[in-house]
Amino acid sequence: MSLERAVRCTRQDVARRAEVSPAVVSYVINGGPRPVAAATRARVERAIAELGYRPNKTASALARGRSQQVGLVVVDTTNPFYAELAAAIDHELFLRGMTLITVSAVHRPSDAQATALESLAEHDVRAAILAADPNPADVAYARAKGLPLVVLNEMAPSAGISSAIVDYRSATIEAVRHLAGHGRRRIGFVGNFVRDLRYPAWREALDGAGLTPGPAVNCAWTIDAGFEAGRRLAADHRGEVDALFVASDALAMGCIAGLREAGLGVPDDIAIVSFDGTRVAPYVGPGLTTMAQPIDRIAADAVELVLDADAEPGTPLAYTAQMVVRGSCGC
Amino acid sequence: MSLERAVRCTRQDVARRAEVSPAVVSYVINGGPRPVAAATRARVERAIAELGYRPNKTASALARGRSQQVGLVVVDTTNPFYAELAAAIDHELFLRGMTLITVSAVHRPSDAQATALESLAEHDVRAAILAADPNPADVAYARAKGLPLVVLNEMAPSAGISSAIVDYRSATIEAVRHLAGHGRRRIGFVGNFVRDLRYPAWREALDGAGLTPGPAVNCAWTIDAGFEAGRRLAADHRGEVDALFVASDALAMGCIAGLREAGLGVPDDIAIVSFDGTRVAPYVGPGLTTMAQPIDRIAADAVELVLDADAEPGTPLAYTAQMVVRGSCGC
DNA sequence: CTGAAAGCGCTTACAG
DNA sequence: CTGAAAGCGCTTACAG
Repeated sequence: MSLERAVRCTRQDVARRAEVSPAVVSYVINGGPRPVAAATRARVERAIAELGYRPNKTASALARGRSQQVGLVVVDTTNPFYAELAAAIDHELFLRGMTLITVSAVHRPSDAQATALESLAEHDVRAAILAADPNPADVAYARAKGLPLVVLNEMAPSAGISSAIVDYRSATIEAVRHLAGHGRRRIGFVGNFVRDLRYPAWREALDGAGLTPGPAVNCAWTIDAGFEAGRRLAADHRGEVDALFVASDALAMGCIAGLREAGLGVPDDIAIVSFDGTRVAPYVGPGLTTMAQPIDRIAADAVELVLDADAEPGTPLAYTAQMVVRGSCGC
Repeated sequence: MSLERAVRCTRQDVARRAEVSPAVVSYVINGGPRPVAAATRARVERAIAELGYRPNKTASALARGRSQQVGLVVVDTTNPFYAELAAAIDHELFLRGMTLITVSAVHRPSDAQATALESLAEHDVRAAILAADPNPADVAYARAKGLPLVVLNEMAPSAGISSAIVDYRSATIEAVRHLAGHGRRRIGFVGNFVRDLRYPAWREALDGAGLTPGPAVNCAWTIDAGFEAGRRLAADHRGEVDALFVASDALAMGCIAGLREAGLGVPDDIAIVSFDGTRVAPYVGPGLTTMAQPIDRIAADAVELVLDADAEPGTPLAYTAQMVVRGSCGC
């Protein structure tokens, strides 16, 4: 448990044992930039194995000017969607020998001096993925520093920034139509009104179906907020709503509990289609019918995009959500 | 988006602007190890502010021999308990100006060459927290390298390793007694039989209450496994079980869904007390009655312990779980 | 194909 | 109180 500098096995040790220069050890490890004779390489590899040598990433990062780490900025790792997204990104990076360093956007606002990206930049991250409302300062910072950045599931803040996003509009329309197809006529909305295409899309779908909008609740993205929304709907709009489009699985989880507390059942009294397709969805209420995001594909593409040196930020990558039908919609 | 070495503002730039040597800049930033005259300090601070200078953590880590990062090894960040624990640890570290780097224990086994801790050590992490079954190789490695390590909620693998753990035994006994107090007589178990004190404690509590053990299902720690357990209990033991002690909130979430699919209601047919006290517990089924772990305190203590240079691994820190009563127990 | 050497941006004894 | 200099463990042009 001592904090003295640990005795570590360095490249020097390997070099000595293999009777080569330290440079050659690097050449072998990195497969370049200079060629190495097969016999020499074998000696080096043996020395590495015998010593259990593992190159120090800090030193490597300093020499290279960038690390093997990719930064991820998330709003709330506790939300199942973000937890699964982060896990998927972590796995993609792992496959490439890189590691993920996650910073929560939550306790950042209080830290006036450091935006999330700046704090990642201090670590020489090679790239950053933003799964949170893009702070303009962050975006400007990334551009100024030449830090590859991709924004996930948020409106692309400005030209010149890569982004990947699910087609919220068409997914929402499909969800609302599905509820209407079940004969529901008072279809409400639970989610966030601000800068989220799902809210206008919900209205658009109702217009298209010739239905008057049911009650809508504007709320934060937490389970607790969903619960409050459910309770409020039951209290203020009982009888005026027979279905809900709920903008996330987490919200739906809270909402169903809030409705139930008020004596309203899902799907009988109120049918629900939610959004995300997380792994908890099958176990929420009667099973959530949900518009599933292709989380693994988004993660893979984001990693690929952000690691590709030549990627020029172009049109946002677009994904289609897939409806997964379970009990909550009344099917 | 270019990958050229970004032009960055270094300590040199600050030194030039403040007309001091680079060393003095370090003295100011680190508050030592040499004193700096007030006037000089002021000049340096102004230069730092004007340039927006932020010290490079990679270089600092290399020079110091350790970084400002603490590593966390977790089984499954997707499990709400671990997600909340990781978030709490992250927050504690943030308060100390440090960052968290999480590695998943899940995709490690396939990587024969690198245990989770070794991969963290490559990053010069200052310390590591293990919220996963401690791999003996990892533990030996930490000891050999002098890497401060604390193991959370697992049996302390051996002397010389710090650990913090909830008192599983007494919490389980309290949970089982609570169910018995509701008149339940066939109290089953869902969880893991191996190396988990909750399983023997469940039996012990039943013995103490003069009850025959109900059916027990040995399963993994996932929601899916909980679902399967619920389904199996309903299929194989219907009528032989009127209550369950379920070893985690996530398991309970799956289990309740599995029981419901088979037509069994909670708490009427089967009362449940689970474990963890996560933020989803209020919204699972009729609300989970759960033995809540003091997640924030565990996180704070773990961080403190692992960062304290003088901490000698002693008796494991012990915590008491607190029963939070909701609907699932039939109260 | 191999190696001596400069450099990445810091920390910190050591000498003034 | 301040600074010149060595060193952390790597990468990589450059010269052989």
